[in-house]
Amino acid sequence: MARGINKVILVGNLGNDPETRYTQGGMAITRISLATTSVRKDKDGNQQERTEWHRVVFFGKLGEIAGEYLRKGSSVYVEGSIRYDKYTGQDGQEKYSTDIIADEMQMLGGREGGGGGAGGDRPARAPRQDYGNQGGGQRRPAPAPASQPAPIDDFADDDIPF
Amino acid sequence: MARGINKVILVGNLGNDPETRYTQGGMAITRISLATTSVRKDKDGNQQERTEWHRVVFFGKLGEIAGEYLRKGSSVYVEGSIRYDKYTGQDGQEKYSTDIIADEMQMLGGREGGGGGAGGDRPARAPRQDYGNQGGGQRRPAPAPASQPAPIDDFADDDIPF
Amino acid sequence: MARGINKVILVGNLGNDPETRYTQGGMAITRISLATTSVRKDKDGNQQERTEWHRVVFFGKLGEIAGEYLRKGSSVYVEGSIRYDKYTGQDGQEKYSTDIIADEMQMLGGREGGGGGAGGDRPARAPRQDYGNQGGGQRRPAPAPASQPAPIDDFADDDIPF
Amino acid sequence: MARGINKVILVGNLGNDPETRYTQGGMAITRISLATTSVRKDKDGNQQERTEWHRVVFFGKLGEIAGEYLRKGSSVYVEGSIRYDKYTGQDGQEKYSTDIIADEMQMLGGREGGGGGAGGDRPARAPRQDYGNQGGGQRRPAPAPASQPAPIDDFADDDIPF
DNA sequence: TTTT
DNA sequence: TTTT
Repeated sequence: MARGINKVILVGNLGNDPETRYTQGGMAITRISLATTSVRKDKDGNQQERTEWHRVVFFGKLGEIAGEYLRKGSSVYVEGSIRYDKYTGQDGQEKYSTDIIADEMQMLGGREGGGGGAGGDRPARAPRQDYGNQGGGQRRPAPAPASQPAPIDDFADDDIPF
Repeated sequence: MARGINKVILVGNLGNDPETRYTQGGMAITRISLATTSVRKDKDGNQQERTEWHRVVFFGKLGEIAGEYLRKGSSVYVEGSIRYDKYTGQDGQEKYSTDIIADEMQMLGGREGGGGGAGGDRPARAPRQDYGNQGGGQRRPAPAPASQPAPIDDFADDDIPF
Repeated sequence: MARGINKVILVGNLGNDPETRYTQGGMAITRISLATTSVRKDKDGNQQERTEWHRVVFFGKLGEIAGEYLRKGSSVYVEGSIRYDKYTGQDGQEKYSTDIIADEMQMLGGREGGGGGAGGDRPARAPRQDYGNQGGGQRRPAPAPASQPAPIDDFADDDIPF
Repeated sequence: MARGINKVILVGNLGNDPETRYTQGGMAITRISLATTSVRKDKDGNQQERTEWHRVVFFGKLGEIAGEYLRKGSSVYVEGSIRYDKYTGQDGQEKYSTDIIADEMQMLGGREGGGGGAGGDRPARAPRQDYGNQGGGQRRPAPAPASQPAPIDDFADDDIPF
């Protein structure tokens, strides 16, 4: 049973174009690097800036949309959860990584694609180039990486008895 | 297309048992009244409490779960969005209501049901009694809110020009 | 003692210019009307849009900043809490209102002021007209937006190529 | 200027008692390990659980409160931001760490201290044992576990004893 | 690496 | 009333 809440809300800008891969099953996995910058006063009263670079991962349909519409510089709202991983590097050392697993995304504009018709090496809405080894198109829609059910299906379906 | 984010996160306690209704289509709709209490210092430096009573609505499967497991006094985490409605009351007057439409819920323990097996007039896990799919539409007024404002420093310091 | 969490996160656009008032003590109180639009499919499978108009209130220094930099059409991130009020209208009727009391705000760009030098009845960076007794403050505005939806899909379905 | 939003909301349980240190300036720094568990169905339709262990850090007054009132097993709501750090380990290797910097905290009850006066190896409200090099008595006993805003005042003020 |  |  789910115990606890693990929720992240980010608004930031992409440091690079997204990278999309596909699983053998055809599911898109898109990664972005998202910057958020905060300020605080240090002990001398000077404004200090600090930027965090979040590794955000989008799966499935969200991964396709993220890969297709986000670009370096894009401003985006992301909601998701934190996932910590531990793995053994090629040097035999234990490594740790932290990812934000997105389950909601909304573009906010900003640098919006870096090439609205002019100069872009890739049209903003072109299907994403993909590097994957996917066998085909069986991208079936399915459950979510994290989170809870969300009804509201037949919301307006009848009269509502209140 | 979705434009914007409308997100609410509440942790609070139920003021009463949930009320569950069903649409003619059989969808559960459960309502609870959820209290959150905040404190701030007033201008005289005294601690001032203020309780907000949120009307939270759960639809579908979440409505069934909420109706089944929540009870007066239960502590619960709710995530959802705000919905404002306007309707004409039986007195012909225009009325406004605000509801929190839940899309995630998690019980947190606490008063947990008001009767751990003993003495409750209804076992904590019994299927909820339901009032059926009747057509009546009488919107009740929300539970009475308390008093006192919320935010920044000298808020209550003078008259408020609105 | 504080009991519970009452948190709201909004990203939306202003339907009108902000309105700023000042208390006799000189505290700014700024109100905005903020739209968030969501979509869902109705039972016939059609996309249904619904816009909520949030009344957001900023106090103190945040009220000054909001009043100075936000304009009709501005895109903004707001974090705060919900406050329900009950009052007696001039018609003697009991009325209810719901406000979002902001405690954090960040401009996201967008229509950014409705008058970039051209045609605005008030320059975007002019100190706000104020009805109260005190002066303004100098602060700079911020960045720009659009939008996109956000579904969800499969997860661990196969090997993950990262 | 701040650009972006970096917000984390956690509800979980402590895996161990908190650890509190003090800077030379006397600022409390408390660390906890907080578990959140989520479930999802894997591709075979089985319920899969996964627990994330968050390293949460509280500074200043919040650090004192957290150190004083939280215990192994405590259930707690935490709001804060993600901070990624990179450092060189004693083995000369570059290491990465991720912390949640808390700026709001609220106890939720649950295991609440593991010993209401009886049997605990340390009374729940005893002043925390501290390992630090702080100068003395400015550790005032904090008020009740209220949700409070964030200090982070003299955040960088000295060496940080972790 | 973004952004302002 | 905003926005796309």
